[in-house]
Amino acid sequence: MKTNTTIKNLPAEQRRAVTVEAVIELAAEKNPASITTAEIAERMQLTQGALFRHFPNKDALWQSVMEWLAAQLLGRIDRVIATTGSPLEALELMFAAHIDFVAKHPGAPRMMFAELQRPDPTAAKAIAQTMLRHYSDRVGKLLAKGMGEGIIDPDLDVAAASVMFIGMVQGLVMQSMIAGDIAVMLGNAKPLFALYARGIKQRNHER
Amino acid sequence: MKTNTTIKNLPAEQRRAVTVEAVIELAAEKNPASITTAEIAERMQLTQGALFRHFPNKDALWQSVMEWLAAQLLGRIDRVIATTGSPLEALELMFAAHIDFVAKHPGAPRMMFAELQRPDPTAAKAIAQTMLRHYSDRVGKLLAKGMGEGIIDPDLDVAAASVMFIGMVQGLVMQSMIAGDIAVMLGNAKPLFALYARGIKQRNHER
DNA sequence: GAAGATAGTAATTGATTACAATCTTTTATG
DNA sequence: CATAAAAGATTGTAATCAATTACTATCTTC
Repeated sequence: MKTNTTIKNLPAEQRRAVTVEAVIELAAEKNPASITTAEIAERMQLTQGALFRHFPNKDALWQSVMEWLAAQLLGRIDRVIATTGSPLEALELMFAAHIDFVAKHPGAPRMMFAELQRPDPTAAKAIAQTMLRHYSDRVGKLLAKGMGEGIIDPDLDVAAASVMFIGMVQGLVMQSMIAGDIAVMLGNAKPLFALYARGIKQRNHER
Repeated sequence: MKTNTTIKNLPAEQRRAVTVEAVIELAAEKNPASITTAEIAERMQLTQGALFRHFPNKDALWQSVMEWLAAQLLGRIDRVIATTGSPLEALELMFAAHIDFVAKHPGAPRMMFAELQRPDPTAAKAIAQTMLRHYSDRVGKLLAKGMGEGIIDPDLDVAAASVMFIGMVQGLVMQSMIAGDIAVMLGNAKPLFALYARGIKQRNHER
């Protein structure tokens, strides 16, 4: 059963949730910075003024969107990491989960990027920053664990490897924007991670 | 001698050049999509209306900006590639040149990203797309050459390695946006490329 | 040094923006 | 079935946007 986004007179909480979804949908199609409240309302089959019954202002709405994104992505990642004890496998599952999430919500990385670009320190920007810090922490911990287990190269620059991990996702996002096709990401994800793994793995010297 | 950006009554060509520079400067500070013609004019010590003496509309200005970016980046890269015969060294120099360019013009990657996000097929967007295609071609050619010479792993997925290359730059850009500091990029560039090189290099079996 | 060309100013346009006030409909509850 | 509260529609406002206007200042050239 799909969440019905066209029904009217939703309870406030549901309406807020539907609004967040609408914003992320729109962010998949255009620059998040130029999404207007009128567009959001139109997408929801609602009048523009009605939005402000559920959010005090646009910034508050944006904050809700970022909170939803952070919770969703980190939640998915943590769930997937917990299924395995192998750090390398965990990284692969984490990457796959991230790509899957981005493929389902192409607006997500664009919202992140757009928020980080804002010069003023808004609440939404702060959420994006801490969210990415948490993300990097997860990657860093897995890498450190792998180094401890002798699976990952002990001389690895963990900071660089974290940047590369996030960069892979960004690279795939860019590629899909050039191609104008989100599906491209899914096809390139596997070989991309294989290349990453090849770069960080401990070399086997007794062969 | 520096180009004076504050003098009035500049010849049209110079004024257009100065305008492009002003836009890229502004793009370093905020989301390019929300740069207004009034802001651009203010930065140039000019009235807003005067801009439209040199550009028929805002789109034309943005097209000029993208053309400048594409010419600058590809020019730098081609110049640097030509200095060496080694594909791996060429890739490293290319990466360094790109990072150096982005560090000097932080607005550049943001403009690119913002343009690619636009839903309508504008001239500026088309320039960004072809520019990135040319960029990928350069990376792909160097990788293929390296594979031919036995330096790079013959089983390498060239497409994935190209995505990763661009992703590295994007990853550094994101990191610098989180930190709010452009200098971070330069410090992480070297170990990042080392990690990349480790992933694509041909393994030495006789050791 | 006049004359034409070029560059810039200041004010204004209609469209669009986030947001607010008021009125109407729908829903929940006893 | 009455009624209050919640949700939405309608209408409006002040600010801001890209773009245009009529006009002025400054160069260039013969």
